[in-house]
Amino acid sequence: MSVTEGTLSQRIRSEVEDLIRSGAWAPGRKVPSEAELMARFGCSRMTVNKAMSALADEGLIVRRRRAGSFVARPRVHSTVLDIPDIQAQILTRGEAYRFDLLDRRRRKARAGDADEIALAAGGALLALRGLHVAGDRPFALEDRLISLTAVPEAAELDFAEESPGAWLLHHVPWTEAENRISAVSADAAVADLLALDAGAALLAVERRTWRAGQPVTWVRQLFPGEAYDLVARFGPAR
Amino acid sequence: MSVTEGTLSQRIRSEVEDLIRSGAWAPGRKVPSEAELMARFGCSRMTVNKAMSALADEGLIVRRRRAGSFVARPRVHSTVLDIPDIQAQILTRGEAYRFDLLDRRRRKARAGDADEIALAAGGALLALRGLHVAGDRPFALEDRLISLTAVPEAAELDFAEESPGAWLLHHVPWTEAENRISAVSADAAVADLLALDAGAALLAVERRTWRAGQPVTWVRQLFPGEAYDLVARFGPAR
DNA sequence: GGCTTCAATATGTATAGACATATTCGCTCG
DNA sequence: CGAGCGAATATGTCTATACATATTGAAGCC
Repeated sequence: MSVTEGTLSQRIRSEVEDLIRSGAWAPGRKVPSEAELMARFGCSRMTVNKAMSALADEGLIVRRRRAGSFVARPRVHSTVLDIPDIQAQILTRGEAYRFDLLDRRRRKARAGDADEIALAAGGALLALRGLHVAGDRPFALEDRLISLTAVPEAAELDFAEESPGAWLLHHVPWTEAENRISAVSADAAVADLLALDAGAALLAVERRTWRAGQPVTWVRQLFPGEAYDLVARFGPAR
Repeated sequence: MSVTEGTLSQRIRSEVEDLIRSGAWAPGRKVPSEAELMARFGCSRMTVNKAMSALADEGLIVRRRRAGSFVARPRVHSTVLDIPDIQAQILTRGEAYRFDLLDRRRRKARAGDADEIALAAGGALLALRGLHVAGDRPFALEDRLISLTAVPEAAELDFAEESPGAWLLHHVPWTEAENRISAVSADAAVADLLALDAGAALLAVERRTWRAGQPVTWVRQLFPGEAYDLVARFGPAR
């Protein structure tokens, strides 16, 4: 993954970071103590401390005195853009949540589509379509592709209980993501599924995610425009 | 602003950070050297260094060997959500940019509106409406309120040359912001201004910003849905 | 058994000193 | 006057050491 270069403390940091982001060190796992790391890298504790403090600031590890350092459990909120877990969001509003799987098929990447080819990485894709339902009103229509190369376990699941988004969030943490947000008009088929009039304004969120550089999933979610706000907050973290 | 508490290096850091965020230290200004700060706070260089390195990591200051540390010029891109400077974005696409001011008035906060009252902070507001134009096509419709308490200089400007957004970006850097993104249908008046059919899907971005806790501006921008994408990327910064 | 107490442990912060490195300033020489 | 060179300066990183502090785990006591 990373090239081992730069200062010593940067090397220590990126070595540990790679192990976490790749999933080799799962959330909750104990990270070697500063004493162990200073032995491993042959340096002083302050150098190790600088690396580990940086990882803690980033939220990748949690440090507890006497207990040690541990790989953090990923926060459900992405740090900035409040979109990841539709289910959790609906539940905190006190509404019942349901995910209706409309379609599920296993297929190869389409020949013309560079994104799909990159996502499949030589293997197969899982293509899903489903509806997030809040109470008894449709909340979002979701089309998703999952790389079975990156996440072979997904092949066994039927996503009747847990939505694919929630499942991925819990099983493939520490992903990088790119979001693309736009507004579109509902065509007849989509309007029907979301119980709207044709032509209604929809918020479209398209997201691609990677894990340690490898594509994991692509998803496009369509929300009724007036029913949903994305909120992003910037500024002093503390 | 901040309460002076916590560790010494945190205190140094937050003291400098406040001076920058409040605007007391303008972009480009020299920050005291480590030697000066260690004299001022009566501590060792490593302690000062830790504070200043953190500010540099955050992007608030730029450090150059031998030259010293300087308050950074704010990056045009917000770290994560790519919306701030419409003008710059249009220009990089090679199109001509123009801002047409449609309306400009100075008024008090409306009695019923808590947001407006907070924004005015006892003083007056500047209410603006304008159109961002790319080439000769309308690109976005903008409604904006500026607090003349927070930014009294704005009272003198007519925003014929520079859009209010660009002006604020250059004169009131280091703001915190909250974005709210949704999709709406164009009503007749808006559709007319944006040269669209009534009912077309629009992307609505509503943003409030603060400077050191004080409200600065509120803005609502409406983009033709199919003409614009917001892109946000998360993940390893490096 | 359940409670308190105490020592071991891992991290948190700070210090003083050392050497490295980039950059700037000023001096000298052509 | 300009180019080149060396000294001064501010930051960058690392070390070894010290003491503080939270927390755990075990020993001891009722």
